[in-house]
Amino acid sequence: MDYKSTLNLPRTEFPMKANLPQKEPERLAWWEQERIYQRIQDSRRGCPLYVLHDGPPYANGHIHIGHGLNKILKDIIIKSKTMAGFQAPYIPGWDCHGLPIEHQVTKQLGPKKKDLSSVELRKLCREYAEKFVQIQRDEFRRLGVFGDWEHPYLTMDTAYEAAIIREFGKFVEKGRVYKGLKPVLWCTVDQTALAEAEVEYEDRVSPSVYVKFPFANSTDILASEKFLNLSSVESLKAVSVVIWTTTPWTLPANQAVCLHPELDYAVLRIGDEAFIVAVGLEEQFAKACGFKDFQILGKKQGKEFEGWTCQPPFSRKDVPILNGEFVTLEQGTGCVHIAPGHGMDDYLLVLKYNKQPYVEVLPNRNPLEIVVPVNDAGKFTDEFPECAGQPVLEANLGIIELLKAKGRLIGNKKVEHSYPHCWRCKQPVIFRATHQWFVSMDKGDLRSEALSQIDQVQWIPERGRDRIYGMILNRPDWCLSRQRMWGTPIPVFSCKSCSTPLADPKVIEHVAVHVQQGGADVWFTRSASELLPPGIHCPQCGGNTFQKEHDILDVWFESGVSHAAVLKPQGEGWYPADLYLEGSDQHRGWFHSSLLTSVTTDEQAPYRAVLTHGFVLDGEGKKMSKSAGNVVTPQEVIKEYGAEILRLWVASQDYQEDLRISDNILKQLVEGYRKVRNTCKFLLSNLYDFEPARHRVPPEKLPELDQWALWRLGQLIKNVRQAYDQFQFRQVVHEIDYFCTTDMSATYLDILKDRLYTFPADSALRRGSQTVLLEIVTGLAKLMAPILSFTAEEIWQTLAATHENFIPSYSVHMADFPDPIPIRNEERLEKNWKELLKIRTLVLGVLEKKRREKVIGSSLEAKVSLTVPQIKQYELLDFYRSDLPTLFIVSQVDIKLDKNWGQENLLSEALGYLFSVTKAEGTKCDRCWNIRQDVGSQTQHPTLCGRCVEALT
RNA sequence: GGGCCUAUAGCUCAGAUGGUUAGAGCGCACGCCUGAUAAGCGUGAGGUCGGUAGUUCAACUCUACCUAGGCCCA
Repeated sequence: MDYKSTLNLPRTEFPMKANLPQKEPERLAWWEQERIYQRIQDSRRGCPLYVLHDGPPYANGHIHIGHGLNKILKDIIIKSKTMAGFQAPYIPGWDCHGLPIEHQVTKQLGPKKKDLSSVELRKLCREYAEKFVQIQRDEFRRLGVFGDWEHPYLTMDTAYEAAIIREFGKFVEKGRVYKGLKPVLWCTVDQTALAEAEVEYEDRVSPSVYVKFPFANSTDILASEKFLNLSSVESLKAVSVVIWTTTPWTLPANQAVCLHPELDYAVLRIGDEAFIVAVGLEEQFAKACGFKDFQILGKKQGKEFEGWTCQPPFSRKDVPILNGEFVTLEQGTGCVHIAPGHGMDDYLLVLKYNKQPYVEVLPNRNPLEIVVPVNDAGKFTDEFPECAGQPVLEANLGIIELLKAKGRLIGNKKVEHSYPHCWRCKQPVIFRATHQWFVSMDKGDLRSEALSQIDQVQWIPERGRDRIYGMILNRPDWCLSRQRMWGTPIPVFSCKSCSTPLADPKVIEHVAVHVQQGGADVWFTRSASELLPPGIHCPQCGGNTFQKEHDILDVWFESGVSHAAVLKPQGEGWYPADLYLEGSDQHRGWFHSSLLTSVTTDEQAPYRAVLTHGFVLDGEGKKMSKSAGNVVTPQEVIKEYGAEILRLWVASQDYQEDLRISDNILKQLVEGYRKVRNTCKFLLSNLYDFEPARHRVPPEKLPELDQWALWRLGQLIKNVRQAYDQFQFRQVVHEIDYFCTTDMSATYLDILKDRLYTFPADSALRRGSQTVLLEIVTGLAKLMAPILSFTAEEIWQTLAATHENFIPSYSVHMADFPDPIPIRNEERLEKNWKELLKIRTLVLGVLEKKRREKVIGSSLEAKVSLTVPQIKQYELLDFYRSDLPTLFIVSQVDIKLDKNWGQENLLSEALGYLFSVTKAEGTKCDRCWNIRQDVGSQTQHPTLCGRCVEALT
């Protein structure tokens, strides 16, 4: 007879194969249709608020794996905080303005751009941004990320733009905004500033000149011990520093000469003159200038020259010698001509020397000027009358002639080098300082206030604190101006008659009201007088006609005020946020700009904690790039494995460092996922006939094995909840993985099979175990839900279909995390079962040995005989005597106490147990497969054991 | 070039304040089972802890340098 049909074999609709790429969209559709995010928020009203403020990604292009990492981490936190009892809303946002979009749009337009008004261009940019907001929104949702996707914040929303204007007004009110000069890349043909991304480097032939800057002091003084310490100077007419440059046209703007502080400089005598050139470049210099011979009079370190003065070729004012680390020995003389109006290094160096303590070095402590004798068209102005009206690049030749005439030129030859060109008109660009708006870091103590607020924030990991601290400490003033169209205008005017800027908080608020109604476009469509409040006069000259500022604000300012534009309007408790979570590059980006704006308006950081993640690298730890062909996209991962696996990947890695992803890594994760899934499937499949209301067994009435399982579940709950609380998601994954594989699959569930399958369906033991199985599967589903959101929901809905009354919450994501069930005599249970399971492991080892010897196949064919020398060991085993065959999954267990056995065998036998395995005595029961001596004792079932016969009747 | 950071089995990770044979899960090999079945169970093999030098009675753990890699800046 076939007894299989009499068994309670597992049954479930829950498939072994997850088929994630196909099934996930269905689950997403259900969540959306049921408005799960909104339901969660509604159900959590009144709970303590937990605000994770979303840093806006740039609305350009499809999402990449780094976006996926960021959003999944946020989602895990939102979901786990929710299940831990908080109301944790999530409002996603996008950064919509800025150069990359404007650049893309302009590129697509081609020559048509010239016919377009700024408002029309802005409209195209807006459409472009909108398109990618939609695309990215769908891609983020596909990852299973919950949030208010219908109401995201966009930095191009009119309300947001008005908030930007108002926050700028607060900077003005605090006196932290000023107008200054800063060099930018400038296209003289298009007459516009360019970003680094908008220039193309191409080879170009430029003149290169060696120019002497004679020291201001007389040769006698220079030769003295205090200066160059030269022994013979009689016939020396002059001593000069020699600079080398490929842009002679910048010499009229010269303000200083820069030497490297650590490099050595040689004093070369050539004829009746001496020249200062870096050691190592003497030969090259002599050759380039046609000197056959030179004599080294002495050497001196660069830092010793600091503060000396020399004479520039085109000014009567002496200029100082400064020190800068950026000087190299690659070319030239190691002495660099400094024109802060025409070079970035030059500019930063001058800013540095204009402040304490360096300003002490400057002649009469006079700050250096940023001089720009060049207009928008790239032509010299009257400030340099010798070449006024000439385009600077063409004026190079004239300048060289002038140098020659002044006796300053010592060498001149053409060089081919890589030079920036405009991406649009392909003409060479120049560096030129223009007027821009800045936030001062030091007027009004912004820097020191920001630094002190850094220590009020929890930085995770802690090194983030040092990183941002160093950046705030050392950063120059914040340049807010961008010479662009696509952004929020700087809401400032200037007097038409005297050019005095009008930066007035009241005026700015007036503009903000306009922007609130019509968006930032109003700045471009309405005239200055329309935008200004009535009755405004220039405070300088009393004039009443003004013009609008042309620049727009740096986009970092826009996203940096999101706490004001997004959090504060939400109401009480939203500001400051509990958490900002972005890549570690944002220490310079969003964390940085948000801190400065928040400190300005509220004297505090906008976040209580900042958590950072690393960057995604390939399987070898290399940066991903198209050219290397090692790019992994979220779209591919979803198509191949499902978003669930990507989520698991995020959770399983140490995201605070850089993360690796590869097909191999993903495949390994799939294995881990299968194990968890199968364990859950097994749990579910043994609950098909279990009705909690009727069959449930209270914990204290459960056998110890089941209590042990509950106790392990309790440990899991405790550890996992703590891990979520500390954002240690990989620990969650490892805890769940270990629990499923070791505690459940290899131990508890393996042991339980006999009981579940062969015992009468309604037997207390079976119902007791089912009680525990249900507890475990619901617990697991909840604990994994923040990470394995799809699978947890699948488990939940499977249970809801069969155990409706037991599953109160509509979605697993609406549930609370479970609490551990208290276990009586926990310590005793833990101690005894730890020992029993240790013995079990040893037994399994011995069984394997016998299996290799072909004594047994299945473990049920075995009888295990255990001999122990100590009475304590014996008592333990004796107490659990009836449980042992079940525990070891063997047919018979024999235990013996042998006090004489021991000493000599103790070393060879593990832990003082002596095992022997023989074939079990009796016949294999056809139904339960145990080997029993009572098989056949009942005539109506000649192939069954007594227990099975009983089960059938 | 500067600041910060990383490097433990094929993979992902554990390894307080330096101290017995460096652990886990997966993968792999071998075996068992065929009533979780493109599943389940067991056993086993894998690491000179990136390299070198040092401090120490003792270093994966401390120091220096080097190599490879990452972020930010120049």
